[in-house]
Amino acid sequence: MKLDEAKKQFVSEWGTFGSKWGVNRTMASVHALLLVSSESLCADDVMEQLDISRGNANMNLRALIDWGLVRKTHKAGERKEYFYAEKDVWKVTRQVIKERKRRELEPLRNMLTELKHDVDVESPESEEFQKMMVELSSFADAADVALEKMVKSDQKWVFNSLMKFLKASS
Amino acid sequence: MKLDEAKKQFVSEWGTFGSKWGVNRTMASVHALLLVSSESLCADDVMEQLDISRGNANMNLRALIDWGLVRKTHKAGERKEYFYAEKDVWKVTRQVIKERKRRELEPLRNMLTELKHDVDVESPESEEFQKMMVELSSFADAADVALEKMVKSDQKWVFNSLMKFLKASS
DNA sequence: ATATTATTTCAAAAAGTTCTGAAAGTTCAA
DNA sequence: TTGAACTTTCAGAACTTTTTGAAATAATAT
Repeated sequence: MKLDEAKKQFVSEWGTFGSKWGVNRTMASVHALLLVSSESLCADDVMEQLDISRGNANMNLRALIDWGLVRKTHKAGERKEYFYAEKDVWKVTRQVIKERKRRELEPLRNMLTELKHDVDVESPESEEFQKMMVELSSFADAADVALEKMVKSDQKWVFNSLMKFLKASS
Repeated sequence: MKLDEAKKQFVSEWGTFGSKWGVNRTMASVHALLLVSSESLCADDVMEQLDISRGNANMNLRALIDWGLVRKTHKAGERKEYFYAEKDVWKVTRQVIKERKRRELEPLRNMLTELKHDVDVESPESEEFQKMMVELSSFADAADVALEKMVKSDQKWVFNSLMKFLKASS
């Protein structure tokens, strides 16, 4: 398979994958394109290679910068902005965890905490509801601390811990 | 806060949360509703409580059954089908992991494996691309084994491992 | 200052997804 | 069988999200 063909397939499938995880398909494609481009690309490159409009390219590049996955760069003697994606897969993963945690897990935890405290416990029904909130809440908390530790750790250490986890007998 | 009010809030926010993770908002709401209903509900209950059509209720209840999160039940002397959600949060989590792994992670791994083998390595550019595929691939593989182990373990054991992970100095 | 080039914005259009409700299908008791 | 009770289907409608592209804004060179 030719390189260009392979890149195209990767970009397209990464887009599909993203869309199943609540990420705009185009944003995921732009990210994939930058991931497999050793050189930085400018807006026109992205527009051309993905066949999307200027507005769309601009919007999704900015979203990627917002997510901390892409940086603007400049080339000497050129006025255009270029875009470069972090290539280290572990760093990318950590960044995604960090952002989703902040944007989604934390609001969820706040909601659960509120609900578990605010409901009047005055009937078996209420108690059951509260119990569910407490369970979900401790679950979300556990996920939170685990993810926080991952975000702060380096790849080797996490892989090592994973190995121990796998070898340990359950 | 009254119980009904709290339930409504939970159902609505769980729906929002779901939609950020690529789950149909209504499906997440139906799941939430069943999670906080100690009794099984029938299609009409769901339609009424969420104010949705019969078709929509039917479709999302079936999807939940498909995901292994909800079971059909019957009440003695009644012809109607009732629906009951698994309440054990750990079991629910495992089921979701299991299904997403099967539906999404495995296709992704296949794609990466193909791409890393099929591309002609004949230039520095191709080598770089292949390197990225290899990295993503081993990453996906690591996630796969870790999740597989989780799916097969019980809550206590996973929480215990998590504790060790958190206490270990990085 | 002005022209030139690059970037951002945003209203309207397109595309994609979800929902409705009536009709068709199924099940089962009589 | 028949028909009442319930479930499923699906075409079109409603809604949501994404995309476009032209205009506004910004940045830089001359």
